[in-house]
Amino acid sequence: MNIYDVAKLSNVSIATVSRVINNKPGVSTAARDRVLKAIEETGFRPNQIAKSLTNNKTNILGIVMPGMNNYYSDRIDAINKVCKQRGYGLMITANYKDSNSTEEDIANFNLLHEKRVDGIIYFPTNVMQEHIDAIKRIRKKMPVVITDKEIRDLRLPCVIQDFVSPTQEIVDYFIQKKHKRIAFIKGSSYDRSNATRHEAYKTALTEAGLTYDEALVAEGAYSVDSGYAAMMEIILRCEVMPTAVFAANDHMAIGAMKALKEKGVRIPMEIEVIGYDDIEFAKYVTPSLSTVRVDQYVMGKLAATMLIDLIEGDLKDHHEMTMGYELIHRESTRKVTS
Amino acid sequence: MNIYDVAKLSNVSIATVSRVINNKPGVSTAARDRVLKAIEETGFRPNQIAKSLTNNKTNILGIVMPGMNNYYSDRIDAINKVCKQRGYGLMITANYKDSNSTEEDIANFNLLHEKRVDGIIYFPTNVMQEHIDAIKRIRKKMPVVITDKEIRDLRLPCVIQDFVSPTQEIVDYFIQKKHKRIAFIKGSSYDRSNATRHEAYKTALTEAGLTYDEALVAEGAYSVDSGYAAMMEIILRCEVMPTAVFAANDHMAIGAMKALKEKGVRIPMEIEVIGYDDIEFAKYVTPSLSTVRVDQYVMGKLAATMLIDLIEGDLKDHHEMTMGYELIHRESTRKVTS
DNA sequence: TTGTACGCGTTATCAA
DNA sequence: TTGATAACGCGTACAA
Repeated sequence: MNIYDVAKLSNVSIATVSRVINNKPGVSTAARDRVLKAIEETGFRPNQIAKSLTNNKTNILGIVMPGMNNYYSDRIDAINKVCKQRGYGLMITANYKDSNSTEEDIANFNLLHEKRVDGIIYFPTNVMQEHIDAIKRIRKKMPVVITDKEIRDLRLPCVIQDFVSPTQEIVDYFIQKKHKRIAFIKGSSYDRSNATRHEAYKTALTEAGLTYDEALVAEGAYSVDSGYAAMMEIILRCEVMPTAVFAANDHMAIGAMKALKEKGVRIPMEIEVIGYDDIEFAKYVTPSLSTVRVDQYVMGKLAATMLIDLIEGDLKDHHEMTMGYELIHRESTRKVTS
Repeated sequence: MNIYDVAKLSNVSIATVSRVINNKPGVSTAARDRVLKAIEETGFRPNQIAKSLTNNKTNILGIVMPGMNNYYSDRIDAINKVCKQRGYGLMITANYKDSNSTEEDIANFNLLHEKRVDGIIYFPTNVMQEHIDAIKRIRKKMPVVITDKEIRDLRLPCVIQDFVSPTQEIVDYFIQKKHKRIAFIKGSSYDRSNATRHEAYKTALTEAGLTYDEALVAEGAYSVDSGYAAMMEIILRCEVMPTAVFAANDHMAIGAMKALKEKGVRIPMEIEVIGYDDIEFAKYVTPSLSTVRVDQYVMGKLAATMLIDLIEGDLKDHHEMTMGYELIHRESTRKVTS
């Protein structure tokens, strides 16, 4: 069923059918009615593939991400909604063997290029030179917007998170509460945002006159269990227990709290705990978890909007946005409200 | 940059370039090398839009779902992975105003039809006559696979959940533990799977000689807060407290536990609680939550595999699969291990 | 107001 | 082993 069939059925030419489909003027009411009737009867739907070929526009946005999981679902939801509102479809690509495989990421960029999407949103984790080369190639063809963190040497339009300020604010908060031994459970080392937070943690300590102690730092893998293990590691390693912990995500913070509970350490009386992300369950665990909230929905919305604006030429210049954040105090800290 | 440019650069015809791109025989080594070199140098990527137009195949799967959230992320992840492995792209469509809007669902079906995806996976919630009509129309063009629950009158290939057996098993478990007052927190009434579970609950009670008491049933909206409210409703309504609760999802079960804790009711000593879904945090709440696990990842994998098999003609007949389930006992029940 | 014919970038058929 | 050409379904000048 194509435009020719509809034309035949309604005794007009394909040009007229095209005009009706696209609501263009210059069609008599009689002809328009006949065409609409034929479309209705046959269930004809214009072939966007053919349309894309002539227009050189697909009205599809692409996403390159490491893998679909709870952390990203709000962001995807937002992107999806913006797409729908503005008449775009959404193609998602994620890795299937190793969420951190450079090779698969490149294949995903290539796939989206071949599908001739109008633009790409990239969620980077561990950025290698190959990524940079691929993006340099593809951005000649279409706009690429990046989220979370920028890539140096590559001035991409982006919606990034500020990983330094929240870390600073947390450490400063702990210091102001007279804590001397502040532990840090960091995330996987291949993810640059962890190096950033690690640095910020060091700097904040040093600036406050405290010495950085490696015994107070352990690496987890973002899971509850790895947070539990990291906390245990720190506990066993230290002769003097830490009195504050900052974990790079809520999962690990929750795992750490479990370890602390098992060791009989009371939260927040003997140790204060702060996580990161404000996942849904942060407020339902016991004690409820203090954490840093960066609105993933807003980030997705901004990124998608920026990309579509870029595509449609509404946005000429280079744009960088930095997401705000909120330090949320719940029961795992004992904030003194002044 | 298209096949003509590459042909010109390598002094061959477009037919030869096409043969090289598609690894077809009948090309001299010399010609092949020249073409590959030109492709390398120019960064040429074949235009899949044009390819789709001639082949009448896009190699894209479509998903129609109410909205992206944590509940669906594992399923999407699995579908995505199967797509990648088998050389398909994935287009996701979800609603943007109201996750339960029939109108938006129909628009999504139409969008995917226009994009000429090769097949669709549909996650139904509240199925209306309009959905049925739309599916009837679209399945003439491409295979449609449905998940979660079947639609009567529409023998679609599907990967469904068995909502009756787990409900029965749970009620039977409670009855075997001599519970007389078994509460049920059901989900939103527009979702048919709740009616199914409600019926199964009634039946199981009746068959065991217990009378169905409406005071023990409340409706929530799948959120923790709504579960809390529903539990409170039941508590306030009942002169004799229930001694067992079954909630239609883990969020509501966790909310219910919070309400019970506040009222000083001890879990599981004074009341046993069972949820549904086995969300990530079921095992981390206190007490850890007993629940029913239906593997969303497997469901996604099966649905995607079924759809691609259907598309590629590997699967001729009508297929229905029913997902298995597992009743997981944790601390919110006191199972007697025999 | 209507229709014809070309172009979009591929694949496939057929001839050379 | 090659290449010329029709077809895929649409939009759009341009002509009528």
